[in-house]
Amino acid sequence: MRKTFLFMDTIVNKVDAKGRVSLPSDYRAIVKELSTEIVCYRSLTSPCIEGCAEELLEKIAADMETSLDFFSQTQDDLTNLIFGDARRFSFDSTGRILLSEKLLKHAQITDTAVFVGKGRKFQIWNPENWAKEEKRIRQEIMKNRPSLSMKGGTNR
Amino acid sequence: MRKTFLFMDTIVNKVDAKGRVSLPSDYRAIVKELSTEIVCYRSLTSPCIEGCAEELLEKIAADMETSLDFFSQTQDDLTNLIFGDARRFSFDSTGRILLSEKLLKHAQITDTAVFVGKGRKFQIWNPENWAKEEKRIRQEIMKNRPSLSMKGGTNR
DNA sequence: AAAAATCCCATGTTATACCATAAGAGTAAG
DNA sequence: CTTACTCTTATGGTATAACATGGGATTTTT
Repeated sequence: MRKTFLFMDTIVNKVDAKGRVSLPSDYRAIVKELSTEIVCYRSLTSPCIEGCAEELLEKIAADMETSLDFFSQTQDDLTNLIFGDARRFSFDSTGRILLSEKLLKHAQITDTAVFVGKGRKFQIWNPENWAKEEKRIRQEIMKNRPSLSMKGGTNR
Repeated sequence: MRKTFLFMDTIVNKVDAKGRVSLPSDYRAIVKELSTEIVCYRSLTSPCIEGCAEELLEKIAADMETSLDFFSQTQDDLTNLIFGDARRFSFDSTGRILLSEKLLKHAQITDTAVFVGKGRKFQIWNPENWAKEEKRIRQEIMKNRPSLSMKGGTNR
């Protein structure tokens, strides 16, 4: 029935002493709908955790297979890094995943996690870091607004 | 059968204490017709809520996926901004959606909401703000088309 | 055996589905 | 042209289901 699967919204959830966090229910719905799994890895560019449906990584792998020439060496390396770091995180009957020490440390998350939707992907941030990052992005986007409105042209 | 999907007209509805508003029936018809969902987010440029069919965001996500710019910084920022703020708002059997505190605050809406159609998108305004905005827009148009205003003025 | 991971139950909170009434818009009959 | 009726829509209130989260029990790993 649902044809779309977009990770959206910004949701704040508690992380308990064991490292458990509720995956936002919308995200869980996507996983169920696609009968896939959530995959997480350390972001290559930011102090946050990045996640997506396992499906997406398969798509990327397939793309690399068929169009190696179009990927630069750098992108190839980056992709390797992600695959090397990524792991499945399945949620229990109450909808929680258990984040690993490695990921929590990289994102500096202790007791609160902020889930930020990115369409096909999502990110998990420490609240303070996300507040700063959001501010930075808004300033950055406003600076480059002309090009943004150009991109809005895809709306038609 | 022709599938039209243009958000039009200006409709004023009450917002109750819980933040519930009736989605204009025309809008609901569009959602049903396209079997999609309504997605809302804070306008980047105005103190109002902006909404569209989820389909539209899906298109944007698809564009980004195929752009090969999987690791571009700008794209990263954009997806955070768009999808991080957007959320699905499905309506109940009586046609109401529950607007979030974040959105209501951004648009300064308390007890009344004005829905303004914009084609593929629509906006939700606080009544006073919308009155000002509409006035501003009309003045702007008259400024840029003096000949039009002369014609209308003398003849009627 | 100790530690870690997974599962299961309990609770407060919140969102959503449902019911009921009121208000209009439109239609048909008088 | 007016009145009565029907149907859709808007809105208030309430009940129910879903969710996040704490705590503990059970299983698996090492």
